[in-house]
Amino acid sequence: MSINVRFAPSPTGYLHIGGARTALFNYLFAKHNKGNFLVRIEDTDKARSTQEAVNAIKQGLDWLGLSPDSEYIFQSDNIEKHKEVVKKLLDSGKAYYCYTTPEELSQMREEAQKQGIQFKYPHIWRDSKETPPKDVKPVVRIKLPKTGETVINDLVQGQVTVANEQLDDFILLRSDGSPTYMLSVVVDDIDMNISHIIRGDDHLNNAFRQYHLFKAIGVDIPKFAHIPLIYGEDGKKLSKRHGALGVEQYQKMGYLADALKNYLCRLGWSHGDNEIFTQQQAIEWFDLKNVGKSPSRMDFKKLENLNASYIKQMDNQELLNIIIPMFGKIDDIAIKRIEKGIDSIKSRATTVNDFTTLCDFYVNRPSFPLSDEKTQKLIKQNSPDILENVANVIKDIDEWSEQNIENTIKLFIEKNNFKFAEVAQPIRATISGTTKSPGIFEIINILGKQETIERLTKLSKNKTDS
RNA sequence: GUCUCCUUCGUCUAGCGGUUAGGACGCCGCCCUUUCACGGCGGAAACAGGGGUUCAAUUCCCCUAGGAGAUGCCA
Repeated sequence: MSINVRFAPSPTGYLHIGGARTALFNYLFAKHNKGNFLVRIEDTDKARSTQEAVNAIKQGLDWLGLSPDSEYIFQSDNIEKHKEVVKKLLDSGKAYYCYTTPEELSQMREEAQKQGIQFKYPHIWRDSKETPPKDVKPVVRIKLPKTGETVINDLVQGQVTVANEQLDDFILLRSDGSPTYMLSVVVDDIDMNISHIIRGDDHLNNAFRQYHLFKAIGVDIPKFAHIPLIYGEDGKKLSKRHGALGVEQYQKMGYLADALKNYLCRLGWSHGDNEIFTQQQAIEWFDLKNVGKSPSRMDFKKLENLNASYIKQMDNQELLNIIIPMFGKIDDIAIKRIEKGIDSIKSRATTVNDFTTLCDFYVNRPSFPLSDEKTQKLIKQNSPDILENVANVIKDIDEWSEQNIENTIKLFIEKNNFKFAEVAQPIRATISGTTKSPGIFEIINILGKQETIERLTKLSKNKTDS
């Protein structure tokens, strides 16, 4: 039997983090089992579906590297097929027309709520011999067993049983003749030859209904795996406030696709003590058995940590390809500097956005007074003079190297009986404009003699100017 | 309300009858250090509660509490 899974988002918004993880688990499962990962856009609700959302989902999956193994499938393309199935069900007596109106239904629902019982469509038209009212357009309902129980062996949740009394004769076709989600999903899953349905926990209840639809149609029932949802940091349902952002937002915030994937992968799934691993390893290791049953919370701190670690490991050229365009206008000299200094920036950045701020001083000269107060405080009364003297000794370095720069400056400090910090800190402040910089000898070396001298003497010049 | 599911450090989790309950993030301390980081070392921190079953329960069963989802002519 071939393994086929699908990720089935409805295009009513961006691809949020929970959806991304569902897609990821489907993907990993497919690849692990040498099966196919398919994506079906559930756009039967025309009113709420948008093209932008479709694009956002595609781009999101693309960015994450979770592209499907076949073309995207649109549920709305199969509406005729969905209807055909209902016709057959009607013909074989497994479904029936129901003339109860939405108004009547909601009245009954209210009544049930008052009595504290679960509302269930009371089979009015199921076996009715009455002549249907002419002015009511009927819906089509499926006949579900009234007694007994339904058991699903969920690959994540284990054996889940529900009493059939709880199950409703749910609607297959609306009164306007359009198929409902419940119908479309099942027909499409059959059509796509889906072997495993891996989706969010919120669909577990639907699984029982769909189970009977599969049976009524007369096909093998796919395996189900309902993965727990992701909550916000406060344990509440994910909202925009805490992370239910589109994946493109994470991209904008400077997270790496691989880091986000690694993070998502570890949310609700584990492989022993492994925390950081490649996608290839994830594919090798992935097993639904190791998906936990309990919901998990979004933890940005951990994501950040993971992202930082991915940046550290990342290939320099690859990283540059992301960083450089983020500057917009940038000249070759600045690019060269960043290339040279990239390694020590790496250990300081948690996101790629961070990265650009951290190496901004390679691109732009700091302007005085420094915007960062802390850094400005490093510049003392005597700093301009010291810096000018430093500039003077630097000027005489013949062989420009980090080592020679260090030797020269240290000698200068020694000769004048300065404290190291007294000299080093103002240097850092004036040439980098920040307290979060790599070692000063490194950045002086990268900046070059001329540039360093100009930056160092800026202060004393300002002084004489004023 | 009813149904279904869930419950190990603050968070993500390992554990699958006998462990000093392990790891990771975060937090704290120390070391390294010219800043900020990286790194290294160490620390505090958990089996929701109550009953069973068993020689032995974090692990199996039941109850309670708490949380979540579902209960649509939405998906």
